[in-house]
Parts: sequence; C-alpha cells; structure tokens
Amino acid sequence: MPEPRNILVAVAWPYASGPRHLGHLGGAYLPADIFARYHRLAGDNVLMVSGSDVHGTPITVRAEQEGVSPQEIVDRYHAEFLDAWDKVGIAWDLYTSTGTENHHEVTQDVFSRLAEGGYIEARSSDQLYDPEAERFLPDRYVEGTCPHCEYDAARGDQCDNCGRQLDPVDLIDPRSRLTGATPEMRPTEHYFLLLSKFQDRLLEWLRTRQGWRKHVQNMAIGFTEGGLQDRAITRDLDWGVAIPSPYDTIGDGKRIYVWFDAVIGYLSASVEWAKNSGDPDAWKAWWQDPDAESYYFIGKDNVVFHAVIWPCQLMGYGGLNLPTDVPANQYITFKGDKASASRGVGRSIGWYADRLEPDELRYAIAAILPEQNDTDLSDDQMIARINEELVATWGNLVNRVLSITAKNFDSAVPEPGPLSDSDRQVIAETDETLDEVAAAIQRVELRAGLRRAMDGAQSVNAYLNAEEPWKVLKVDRERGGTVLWTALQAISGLRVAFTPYLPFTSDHLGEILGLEPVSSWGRPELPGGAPLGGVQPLFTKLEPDALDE
RNA sequence: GGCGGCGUAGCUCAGUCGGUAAGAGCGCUCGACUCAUAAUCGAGAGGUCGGCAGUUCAAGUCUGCCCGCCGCUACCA
Repeated sequence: MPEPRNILVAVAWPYASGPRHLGHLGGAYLPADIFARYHRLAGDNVLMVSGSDVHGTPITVRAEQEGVSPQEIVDRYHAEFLDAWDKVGIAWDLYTSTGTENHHEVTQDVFSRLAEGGYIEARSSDQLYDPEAERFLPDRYVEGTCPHCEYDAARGDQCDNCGRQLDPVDLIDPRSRLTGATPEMRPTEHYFLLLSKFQDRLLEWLRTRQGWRKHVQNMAIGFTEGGLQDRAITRDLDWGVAIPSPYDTIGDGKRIYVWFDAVIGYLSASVEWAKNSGDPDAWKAWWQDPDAESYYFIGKDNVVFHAVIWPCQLMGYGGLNLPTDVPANQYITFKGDKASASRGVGRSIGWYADRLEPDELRYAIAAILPEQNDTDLSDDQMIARINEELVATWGNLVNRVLSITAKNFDSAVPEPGPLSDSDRQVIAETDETLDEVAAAIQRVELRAGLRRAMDGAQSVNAYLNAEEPWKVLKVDRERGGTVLWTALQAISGLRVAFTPYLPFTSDHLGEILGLEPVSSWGRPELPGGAPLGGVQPLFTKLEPDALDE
C-alpha cells in the first residue's frame, strides 16, 4: 500500500444571495465530492471544506430591497444549501460560513500578516458619496441611466440590460440606491493588496505547473502577464470582516471586502475543522506539510481569484501550500443559456433533488461535467441518460443477475465450480476497471472515470449474453452457478468503481449483497453460499414527464 | 475593443508530439437473445473536423484572416 496522501479538497463558496442551480452542482460541488470520496476510499487523508459566502454587496442590496437584515438573507440560503448538500450527498468534512468568529479571526490574521510583510498599504482615492445617508457608496449602490443603451436602472458596475461593464461616473443622472440623492465625489482611504509585488514570482509559478487544464493555466498566465494591479481590499460598508487593529485607523464604516476574505475561507474552515476535531493543529497537515496536495474545485469565472490572487495571498503570508491544481470547470448551459438563478435559467439543486433519486441526479450531471467545454443540458437529456445508460446498463445488470440467482439458488451466492477462461477474464477486467477509474479520477477526469465504469458494466452484460446462464442452468447447474458467481464478483467490483459517483445505491447494493459499505478501493469477494437480500431495482426508470413541474 | 477558451456524427462529447483508413456513449436501422426495469448483446448507416487561405511529403492538430458561442477585462466573486 502506498503512503496515504493528505489531500485538501477546497470547493467554491456558494454565495448566500440566492438559490444555487445545476450549473453550480456540476461546476464544483459534485466533482469535488466524487474526487473526495474516491480519495477517502483509496486510503488518503481527505479534508473537504467549503461554506456559505455571506459577505458582499449583492447580499446587502437584496436585504435592503426586501427590508430585512443581511443576516436574514444569509440564514435563508445557508439553510437551503445545507439541505441540498444533504439530499445530493455532498459529503463535507466541514461546511461552514464566512460569518463565523473563527473566519473573521483568520481573515484578520491574514490581513495583519500581509500588512506586516509590506503587501498591504493604505491609499486615498475619490469615491462616490451619498450626502443624505452620509456614507460612501459601492458601485452597486449607484444606479442611473446606461450611457450605452439608455436603460434607466443600470447599476454602477454593470448594466443589466445591455450587459456592459460600467463605471459609476459614466452613468447619466446617477442616484443613490439608498436615498435617491445625487452622489458626489469625495476622497476616502482604503487598503490595497499590492499584487504587483508578486507578479514575477507568480508568473514563474504559473508557468511551471504540470497537468493543469489548458484553459485554466492560460487564463491565469494571460491575466498575470497583463500586469497585476494593486487592488482595494476594503470597502465603505458595515457588512463584512472588520479591519484589525492597529490598521483600523482609516475612518469609520469600512470593512474588509468579500473577495479578499472569501478565499481565506478554505484556510479558516480547515482551522475550524481542526478545532472541532479536538486537535487545533490538525489543519497544518494539509497546509504546511510540503507533500500535502490541494485541489480547488471552482467554475471558470473564478479562475483569476483562485489561480492568481489567492496564490499571491498565500505567498505573502508565507509557509502555506499553494494550490496543487485548480481543475476549474466550464459551464453547464441550458439550451445554450448559461444557468443563472437570477435570470430564471436552470432550476435550483433542491428542485431537482426533490424529483430525482440522488444517484440519478448525480449520474446525469457526472456524465456531462463541463471539464473542457461548456456543456449543454436539458431535462429531456437528463431523463434519457438516466433511463438509457444508468438504469439500462448498470441497474439492469444488477437486477438480471440477482433475479436469476434468487430464482435458482434460493437467494444465496452459488458455489462456484472450476473457472473458465472467460470467467477469469471478466473478473480480471473488473479489476482493471477499478484501476482505470482510479487513474481517471486522480487526473480529475471524472467523466472519463464514470464512462470507464459503465464500460465495465457493459462487458459483464456481454459476458452474460455469451454464457447464457439461464439456458445453461437447465442442463448444468454447477456451470450455470459458476457464471452467476462470476457475474456477482464483477458486480461487487463495479459497485466499488461506482461508489464515488453513486454512493447511495452503492450502500443499497452492499446491503443486498451482504457487504459492508465500501471502505477501500478493491473488489470484495462474495463467498459461495453467502445469503443475498431480496431483489429490488437499484434505480427507478423515469417517466418522460418526471421533470415537467 | 484587448486577452483566453471553444466550434468534430441527429444529440452530448474524446481526439496526446502533425502521421495507417476520423473515435465513444446515446439515438437510429438490421439481426440475436428472452434471465432482466420493452432491459441486454452483436452488426450497420451516419462526419468536406465552423469558413477561407497558407506551411508541410502529410493538417481535426501548426500559421494568418473571417464567422459564431463562452469567460475575463480588476467595485460580482
């Protein structure tokens, strides 16, 4: 057995400003879960963390629109996310939020350390100020008429009508979203992260990464080559992590802004997990041991934050591991449109989880993970994949073997006679399948891994068609029983290969076969004579209208 | 506008360093089987690899231009 590896599975922090949809599930949460489940079975020490991102202006804007506190918005969606992870089986070691005291402390520590290292400094700039509310306004708090399309409710950062990036000073007839007052420019002081100081080191690091997805590496290198600009990390807000002493002297009503603290969540969540585990230093095995590995599962819109800015923060802090890989996914689109909860494209994870068995949902998404390209998905395609691949190939294989065995051998594993070459070959192929699925998952080629497992199931179906045990049993009971014994061994192996993808039915199948939950990456042998549970389908075939509301 | 990614069979996608005759799954057609959730297995049809031009003995792969989609463009994260 190889030495266990310490593997940090860091998953994008969902923004608690609205429901998350299948694009998020396929972009980050499901691939991370598959990857983490595999490594746990392979005996590695996995720490998989994430949490709800509770800061940022979309949350405060929404709260003001609804007339509630930001915390109420956050609590609502945090609870929804927890429910979704439970239903879909996303098995976190810790799912927390950026609203914890621990997160604030860790963020402040990172801030202070970077400031001590000379990587953060205060600068003054002119910002829009609301004279009635007596506060500075983030871009999103300013609205007005878009200079491009004349849409009259364009936000200061972007026009929702024509989609263009805006600068709030370009807005025609700008007004404060708080009071309607006309904003004026006033000087204000903020802290800047001096990204420019990391430019050369970062570029050298990015250029030497091995095995990264091409689009991720190129995007990060291209962005960095364009010149890293120092970037403000505080805002005139009262919702966010407080600026730590002695740096809290640049004026009232300022907080550390969300993009700086959100990525720190990976570290703070690891620290929180360690505290909970009873060993407050336990997180160091994933962050300070140079042999530890870290994989960041995110969508492609987040590449710059995870492959450029977060590594800079880590370099500046010192002594912490940089990402081993950032296997960012592209997008799942729905009939060509990017999924977007705010635009009503693509329904929430919970909506699907209420209508599909969790493993059916997991299969439908895992089979089309957008690892290289944007991938289009529709409800009809999901149903077709579930029925025609998952149910027909894997579900039916299990069902047909268990059915014949139950009828002919009184629901027990048959005692095998001498094995033929074809018997040995099917079992050997199953073991190869396990190896190849493992290799694919380690390369974070999760679609390919699932495909390989399905190929394994097809091989066993072909073996059964060739051996025809239902005929053989009528003339040679021992030989027929040997074929079924062989098929059961193969199913036992394939079950393990499918476990990272289909954990619920893996457990169910284990109960039927009289096996413990899968705990290692290898094929458990089913001894002749072992009792089998009742025959029941692993999956239910879906009606064509199963997702029609 | 600038930077990056992508465009391959009806659908969803693989194609490494340029190299037999372009691949998979699903769908479709035909055949076999009838243990199994009308499931399974086998065979087959189906592609001017977005377009044009170029480099090369050889281009899906390299170069240029064009068309289309997506992301980033530093106050969404």
